[in-house]
Amino acid sequence: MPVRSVSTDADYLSGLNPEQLEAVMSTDGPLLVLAGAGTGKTRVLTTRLAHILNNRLAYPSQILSVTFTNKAAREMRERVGKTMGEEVEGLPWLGTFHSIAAKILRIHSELVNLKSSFTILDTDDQIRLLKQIIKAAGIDEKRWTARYLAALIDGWKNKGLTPDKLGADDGFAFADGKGIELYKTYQSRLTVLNAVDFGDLLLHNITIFQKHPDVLKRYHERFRYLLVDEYQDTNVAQYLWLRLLAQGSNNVCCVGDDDQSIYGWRGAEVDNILRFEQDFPGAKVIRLERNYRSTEHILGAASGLIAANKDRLGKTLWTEDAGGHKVSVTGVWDGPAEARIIAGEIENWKSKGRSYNDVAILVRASRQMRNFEERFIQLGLPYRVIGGPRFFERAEIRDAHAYLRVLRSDTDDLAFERIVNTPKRGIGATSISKLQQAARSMNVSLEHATRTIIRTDEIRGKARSALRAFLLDVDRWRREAEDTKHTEMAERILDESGYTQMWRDNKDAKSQGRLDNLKELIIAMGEFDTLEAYMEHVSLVLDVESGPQEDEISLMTLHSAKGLEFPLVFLPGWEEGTFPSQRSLDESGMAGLEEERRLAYVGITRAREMAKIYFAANRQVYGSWQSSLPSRFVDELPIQHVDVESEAGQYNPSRITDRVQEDFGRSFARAQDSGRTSPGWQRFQKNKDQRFGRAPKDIEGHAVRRPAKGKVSNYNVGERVFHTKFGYGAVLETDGTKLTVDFEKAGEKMVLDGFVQRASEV
DNA sequence: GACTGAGCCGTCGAC
DNA sequence: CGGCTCAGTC
Repeated sequence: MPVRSVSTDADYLSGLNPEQLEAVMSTDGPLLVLAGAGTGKTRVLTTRLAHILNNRLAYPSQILSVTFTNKAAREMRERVGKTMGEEVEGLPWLGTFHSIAAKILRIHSELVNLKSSFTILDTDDQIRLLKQIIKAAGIDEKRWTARYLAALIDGWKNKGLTPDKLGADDGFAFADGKGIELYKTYQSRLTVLNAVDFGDLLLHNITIFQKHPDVLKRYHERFRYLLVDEYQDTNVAQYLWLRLLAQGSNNVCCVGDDDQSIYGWRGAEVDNILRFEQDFPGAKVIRLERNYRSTEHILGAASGLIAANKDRLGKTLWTEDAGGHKVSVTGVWDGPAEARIIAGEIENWKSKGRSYNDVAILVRASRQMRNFEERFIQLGLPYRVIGGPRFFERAEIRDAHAYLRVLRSDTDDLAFERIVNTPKRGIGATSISKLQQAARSMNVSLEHATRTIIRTDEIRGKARSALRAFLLDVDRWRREAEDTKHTEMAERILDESGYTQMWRDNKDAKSQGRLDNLKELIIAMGEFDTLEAYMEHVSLVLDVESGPQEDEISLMTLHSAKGLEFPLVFLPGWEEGTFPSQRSLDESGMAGLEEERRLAYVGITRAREMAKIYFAANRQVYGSWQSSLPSRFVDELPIQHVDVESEAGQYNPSRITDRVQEDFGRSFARAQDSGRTSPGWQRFQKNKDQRFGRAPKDIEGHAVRRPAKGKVSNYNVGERVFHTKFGYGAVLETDGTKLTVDFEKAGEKMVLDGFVQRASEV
């Protein structure tokens, strides 16, 4: 291998701080880089890669670098290219855990009885398959749902457990002991379908490595350096996979932050990072603690909060950016008031010449977004929602893919079943279950069984002729596909199958969007030369680029905010039950609470200049109003970094809002001892029983709307009012705090009473 | 086989 | 509240 005259003064190394430099230069042996929020983690990772390449310590093909998301992999690829001056010839083993595992599995698939063309099933396929298995086993599908079994199986796979490794007890988690049997059945169905689920990608790799040392040896020889990003998010299977591969060179570098581990619910084990030094003997640990992102107050508030966690390695972030704004905490009356106040803050920010792109609102649960969206639409503020259902998970895209899968393979039962009656062709559940029964007894695929069965009288009438016509279409498409471009073929199939027509006929507001998505799909396909190439990537690698950058407020969950930063960050909904989420606490107890706290830490540390926290005294949960208490996390913020703002007067003159703030202020002043004894915590303990039950019912069983304040408008029908955006108008109707107003210029609009004034008082 | 309404239940969501 | 599933009806 190459010469080892390692340069320490190359351009790309300049500007690194001592710890970063050490992390880049420590190429030999196991290394854990504990990179706090905003400490230049990505820079270290990419510089380290560039350093290894630049000094010819390894060829690009000898470096394994794994990330969790495609986005992270893409960014790393780009940034290494930039650091190296664009001359890096691809890094073939840079990718997500899953895409690299898939690549390895395609090479050795025969060792686990798969063909290298295996299909990767997503969660939806997985659940549909499990539903069939549960039904076939004669288990009550309502008591034992496919969803629950899928979660169990995923959990086992995340822990690296194949069915034979499970203890007898494990099976009792499902249908009185049938869990393991069902898991086995599921795995053998997958083999028959020549398919794997996401968990299998890693698990099959592990099996192959463990049973075939010769194969593992090949990878040991290949990978001289291993790099892992976001190590705190790895699950046991990923850890095992990594450890097997690292046994070769032992040059494994993991970068992560135990304080930002927020994916426990999908199998991440913080323990992996906490245990690194034991797992990789002789490991070096480097802490990156100098923060380049946030001001002193933001860091102070975040650090103070996270200090309440026990299970952590411990870091002390510092910055040279002294002073700045304190983190603000504001009590508001309810969700709509929170949205109103935050929207006002944003307008104010914008009016000072700053941009909407600088602003993010980070919520715990996506349902909290609604108040904000309503308010933004009302005010005409531009915003984008980040996250949410992803392009390739949408029903119309999955349907289109199912057509393509059928085109490609006559044994893809799940795809066949999905589209055989979509759009409706008159083939109902009865016919489909007949086909399944036939397929099982003949031991052939659904499509084959269908071809046989339509020649019998098992299925008659409309269903039979529809099936026959459908198969003729499929045959024709397959013939045409041989000499037709794949994008054109896709368009033709969607058209001739009646699929696009189905959405055109649909009057739902979303159907136009679905048609647009189908057009985007064709464009995405066009980026690949063949259907095969496209399908290969579709389940793992493809994600849609966000559209052109406009000046918009970002609205997202705390989870999707990890890794991002914004000058101004709003953190609404800091209330017990909402955040920390009651469900996390119920399901995972203290570990759940600590993960919630890390989520809070992630939230605050997204802010560069200002972080603004809000809690509401009343919140509508599943339709009924509940009163709520400030989150214990509010009490845990160190007071010297916090401002309790008294903004009420500026917005919606409400004595109650003032009172909420006073009350909060008092609690806050006394709250600097441990979280468990703080007034907020105690009030919560005292009241939680009544708070988390369902809304009380009156005698007739109607939910009692607990009017938190007399939520009745102060305005009367006919009264003349003024609105800052819409001008003057007359009240047509009142509904609680909502007013329907006929504005003289803007026409009829629904507005909140807090946003209008009496015309006589203007 | 397809449509309609009652009942249920609810985080976060990469690959 | 609202989206989804399932049972009952045409």
